[in-house]
Amino acid sequence: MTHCHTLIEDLRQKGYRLTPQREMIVNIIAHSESHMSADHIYHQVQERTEAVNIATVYRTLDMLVSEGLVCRTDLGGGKIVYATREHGPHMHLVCKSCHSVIDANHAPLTLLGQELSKKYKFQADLQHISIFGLCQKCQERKVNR
Amino acid sequence: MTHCHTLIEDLRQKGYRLTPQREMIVNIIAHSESHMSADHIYHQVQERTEAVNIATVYRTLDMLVSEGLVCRTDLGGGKIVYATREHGPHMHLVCKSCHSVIDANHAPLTLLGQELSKKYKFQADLQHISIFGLCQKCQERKVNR
DNA sequence: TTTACTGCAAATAATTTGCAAAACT
DNA sequence: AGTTTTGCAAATTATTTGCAGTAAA
Repeated sequence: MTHCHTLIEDLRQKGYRLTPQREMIVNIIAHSESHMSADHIYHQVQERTEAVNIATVYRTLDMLVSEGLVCRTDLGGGKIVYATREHGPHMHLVCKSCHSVIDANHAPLTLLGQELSKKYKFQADLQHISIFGLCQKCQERKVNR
Repeated sequence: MTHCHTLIEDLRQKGYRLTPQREMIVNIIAHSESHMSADHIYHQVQERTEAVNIATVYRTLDMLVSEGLVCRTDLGGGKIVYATREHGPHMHLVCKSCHSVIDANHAPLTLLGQELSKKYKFQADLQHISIFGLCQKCQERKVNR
């Protein structure tokens, strides 16, 4: 059974109705290599049929997130992206100058998670964290000015 | 010389004009214990005089941030807060359930910064990072349901 | 048949912008 | 005086909501 089928089955078992809109939205997120914005997903849906409203995309994403099937990541500056839980944990290194995003290995964060839990009793959500800064290109660009 | 005077002097030396609006805004940020939102700053200004526009607050904050005198932190969900550089580096542990914020020691991040720099040539801005998760109270609340 | 779900259009909220008037230096 | 800076009101952007009609189950 492929990934999106599992997701759709999950929805069914939670008592949600399977509509074409939901099927398409889940499909698009599940088959995407990268994280996607609501708008991006909306445009992908539109390529299949124009008879889908952006409000439905937002409502479906909210539902998927609150059911824990999809995770929402805030890349800063109001940029919100979505991905299924199948996307392994990683950090998003977001360049605050050119807005490029590097997906980095999350291994260095496991220790941090333990520390935050121990010291502050805070259960940190480090699976898809965004870290802001400057990418290599933009560092060089800055030096040359 | 107090902290806000230094900031104002910095602005002068950078060629900016000193207006009452800017003086009040800098003053309010510099004397605040905590990080403040644009709206929060706007309301504080209004307590002194109503003849200041919210657009001016936004423009001044943008200017202060781009001059590197004030730092902007995205607490997620569109919540942006500002603080002067005098606020020492720390992490914001933001509870995604009750939206409370814990200011945590940033020491565990120095190693992370070094790694990101070495592996990805990414200059991470870890001075005021936001980390999302669940605070102790909300973890307990979840268990009890 | 029932009621969850959707499309539509209008509402919201936070921030930005154009422009003429005001005010630092 | 000359240019920055401001106030105002309208524009923008991303998201949400009310409601009546549609369609899964």
